[in-house]
Amino acid sequence: MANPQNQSTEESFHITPRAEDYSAWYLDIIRAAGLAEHGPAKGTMVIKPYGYAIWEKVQTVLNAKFKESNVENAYFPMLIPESLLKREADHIEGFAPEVAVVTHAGGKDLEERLIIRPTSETIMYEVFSNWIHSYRDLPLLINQWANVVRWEMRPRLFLRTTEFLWQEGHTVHASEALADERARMMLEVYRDFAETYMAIPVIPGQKSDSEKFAGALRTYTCEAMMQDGKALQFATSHNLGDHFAKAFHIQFLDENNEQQFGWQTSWGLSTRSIGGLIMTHSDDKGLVLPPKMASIQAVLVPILIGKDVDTDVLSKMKELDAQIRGLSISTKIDDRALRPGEKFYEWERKGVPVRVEFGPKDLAANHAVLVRRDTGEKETVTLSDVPERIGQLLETIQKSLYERAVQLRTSKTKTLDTWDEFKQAIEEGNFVLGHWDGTRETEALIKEETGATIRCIPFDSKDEVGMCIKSGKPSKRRVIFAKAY
RNA sequence: CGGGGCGUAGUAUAUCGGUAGUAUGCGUGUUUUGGGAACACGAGGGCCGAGUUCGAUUCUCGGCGCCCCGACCA
Repeated sequence: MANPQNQSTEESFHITPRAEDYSAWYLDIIRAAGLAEHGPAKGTMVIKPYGYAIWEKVQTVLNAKFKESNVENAYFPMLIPESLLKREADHIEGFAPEVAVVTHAGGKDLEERLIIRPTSETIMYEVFSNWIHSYRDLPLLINQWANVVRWEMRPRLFLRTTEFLWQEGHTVHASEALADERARMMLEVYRDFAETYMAIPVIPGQKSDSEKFAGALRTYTCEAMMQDGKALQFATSHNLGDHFAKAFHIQFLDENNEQQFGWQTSWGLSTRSIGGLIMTHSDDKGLVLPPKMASIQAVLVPILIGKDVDTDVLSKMKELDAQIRGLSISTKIDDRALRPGEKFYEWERKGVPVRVEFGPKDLAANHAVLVRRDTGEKETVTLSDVPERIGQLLETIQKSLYERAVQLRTSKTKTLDTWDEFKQAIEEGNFVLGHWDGTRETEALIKEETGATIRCIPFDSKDEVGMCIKSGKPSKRRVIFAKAY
């Protein structure tokens, strides 16, 4: 029998139950599925092949969406001269505490220190200023896939590591209205990606001033709820106004031959989204992947008995596999010399949406057994119907995971008007729709007393006269409060 | 950076001031295989430094490292 205390290897069978210790549960899922582990340097993360396959899916989907909206990929250097980072006052103030600096290289101290990018606004905009001369050069729409380094105190795999992977898009426009339109457009790309592909429902909205990006005019965000009721910022899109354009002299001649500053946006989605994926769908048996994010959508497990019939089972299974692949479903045949039960548990830990079991009995009866990862439901299906049925199941699972997440969020979202109820609801892990007087001071006070922050001012929040849940002052609409990752 | 905890095999743990044991994982072989197989054999261990002691993995001190809770954060 397995030792239930052996929790730390991919081979381990024991996952801490969610309800018992959410944080330990989350890390167990990552280890058990073989997604990632800590690197040798403190706070770093090694993304293992199975985890990286999820990131590759993210890249594929987002690249297609970027292309649709005329965004091109490029790459800028990782090392930023310190002077560049200091150009925009709010920006440096926001990032100074968490940047890593190269002071020594080539055997001597550097004349100018180099910052390892915490984000690329400064270095990209320095270059953009040379690229842009005329309104005809606009809009400039650039994305890069990169690693960035932010020296965070408390690392957690995927959610917060000193180095992480992301895409960061940066655009320049001829007017503030056009920039704002682009920032909103890219937020919509993220919303659709979250909900359609990752099956994570999100609330799009605007950040309060104290939560917005360092140097931004406005920050838009997609906020998701995890199974413990805490919020995760899934992706953000910033309207940078002309703050950086002024600092980096991004100017162009307009139709009237007059110099104008550019209006900019930046927007990003990081490997943190994979943390969100894990926390949204997984259960006490392991990872649960939505079919659209699964690198293996169906795993075929042959039941082998060490006799001649094995050859027939395997060859029939290969036939079946080819038919399934014919429907653009990604598969894997697991014909390792392990007992079937061990394989079943392993693919459950890895979150593969559908499992196909096929052995001598099925061969004789001309059927196969299909098992759903999300519900555990088994069904026996005639061989010729299997590929199509898997396709249906994948669609059903994708939809069902999303709906389940929406239901959880609905049940853990409270519309409240009294401070006592508010405190209790936050403590119990809920989103609270409450009135806010719009001041930084009240926001800080609420955070101090409850740990909750304003996650966003939802775009669909209706105008509604009310009183601030904390200060009692007038408020025009409700905002979302929650504790956050 | 504040508060707490812990350093024994890949992992998880036990014992003991005097050959460091167990489980699991790993390797080889045989028998197995429809929900975590069994047996046999094998490889593998005390974070670093100083002190106390005849003798330290154990006791003391220092260092280093890790984990948890806060603040920070995509």
